[in-house]
Amino acid sequence: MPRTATPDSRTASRKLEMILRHSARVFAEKGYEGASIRDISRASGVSLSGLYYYVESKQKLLYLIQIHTFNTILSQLRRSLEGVSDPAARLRILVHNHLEYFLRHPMEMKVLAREDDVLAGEYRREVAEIKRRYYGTALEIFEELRRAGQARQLNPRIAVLSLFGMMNWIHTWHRPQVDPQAEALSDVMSQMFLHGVMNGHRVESQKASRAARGTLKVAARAAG
Amino acid sequence: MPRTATPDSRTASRKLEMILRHSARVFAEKGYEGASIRDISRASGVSLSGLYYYVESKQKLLYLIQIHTFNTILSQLRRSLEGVSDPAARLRILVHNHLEYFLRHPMEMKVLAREDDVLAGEYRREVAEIKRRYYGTALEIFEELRRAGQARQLNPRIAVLSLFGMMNWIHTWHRPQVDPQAEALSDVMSQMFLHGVMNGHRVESQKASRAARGTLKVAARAAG
DNA sequence: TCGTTATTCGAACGAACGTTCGACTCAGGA
DNA sequence: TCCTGAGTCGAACGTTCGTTCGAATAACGA
Repeated sequence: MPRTATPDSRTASRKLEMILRHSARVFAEKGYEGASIRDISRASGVSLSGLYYYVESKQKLLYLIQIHTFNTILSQLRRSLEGVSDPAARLRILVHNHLEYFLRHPMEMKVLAREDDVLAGEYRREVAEIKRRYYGTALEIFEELRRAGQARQLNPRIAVLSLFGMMNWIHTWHRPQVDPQAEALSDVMSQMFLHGVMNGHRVESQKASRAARGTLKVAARAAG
Repeated sequence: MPRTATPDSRTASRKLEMILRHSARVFAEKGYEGASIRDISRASGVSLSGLYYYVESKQKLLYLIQIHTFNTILSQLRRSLEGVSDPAARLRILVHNHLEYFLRHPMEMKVLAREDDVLAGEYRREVAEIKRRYYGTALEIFEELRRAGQARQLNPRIAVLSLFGMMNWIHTWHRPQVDPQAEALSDVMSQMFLHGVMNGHRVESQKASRAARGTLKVAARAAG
């Protein structure tokens, strides 16, 4: 029995982490299917067969990246939510937590957002389960907002998934040198979600605008 | 010189359209890289080599799907916007047009949203160009909102890209049998974008909530 | 020093990939 | 009747894929 707690297991898991980092980058750049194990071998400096000493398959590589990312983001969120009870503040914490992690680990998040339905079997089930827990946390916060009488009677599922849409779409456009960082970005998105982009002026009602659309269609049909 | 305008070209382009439909479905299900020409051959009922009579490469298949989808959605939008001047109404039309097309052609839209950076060279440039025009139209509408004194001083780029995020993320969660259709969905999203989810109550300010977050982090550090 | 275990890799496996080629069918004009 | 050109396809091309295997090396307690 070794005195120190397996000195090798530390360096071994360090190397695994290194492999996962490079894998995430390659998956982000070329997509899961578009990336080959040979690409990952080249990027990480580990030989083709050497990779299989640490990870048993390409699927498991993706699984490990996804599970680790979700676990980290979810446990960080729970820690940040402790002791905060105001629903709006909790919502802002969720957005900030998500975007902060997003911009700090853009490769992992891109892989999370893009390779959603690649995994199969048990891997797929496990990732789906933790994702469901994350979604559930957001849903609870929205319901708290509602219970506090602050949210409109919107379909909660749509509201929450739209918020995730705003946040996750970032990977398609955010350029670190040009666009705001996590702090400013989460302020804007929280504000958009809570208050919208209007500044309080009254605007034409939905019904009137839909009527206009209908009229237009009739006119178009008549003209065509 | 044939009397009728090339009677065969009609049936030939019909078959090409059929191939594109099946290709979009296969690409949506397995991803561009994950889908093989053999998958498309099987799905469309056209032999492997027969496909190359109509389309010269797999990349061109993706290019044709993307260009056609963008062209259709953009020209429909311009037609729907004609004669409407109220900025909020124009915004709602954009959202409605996008979601209506989205839910009517979910496969094509999924391919558009997912396979964003697969194309290369001239194909890539052409798709990027028309996408930029579509984005520009949305940006103009937002600026009109602002000029009309109705929009907050938000970063327009972030506001508009967040809106696209809300809309495009739909392909990851929408189930036609369970979730609202385009009409209700675009009402909710337009409303969320314009007014947010709050119903007018005042809530804790951003600054206060950020201070709370900071305090929490200090407390966590002290405890850990 | 030896034996054992952890680590690494070159070489190869069979399968699947995108694409090409030549041959075939068949309808329509000369 | 023959010829042409559009349409179709089976078979094969060379390449790359994920994965395996056995040998080589390094590390270290006995």
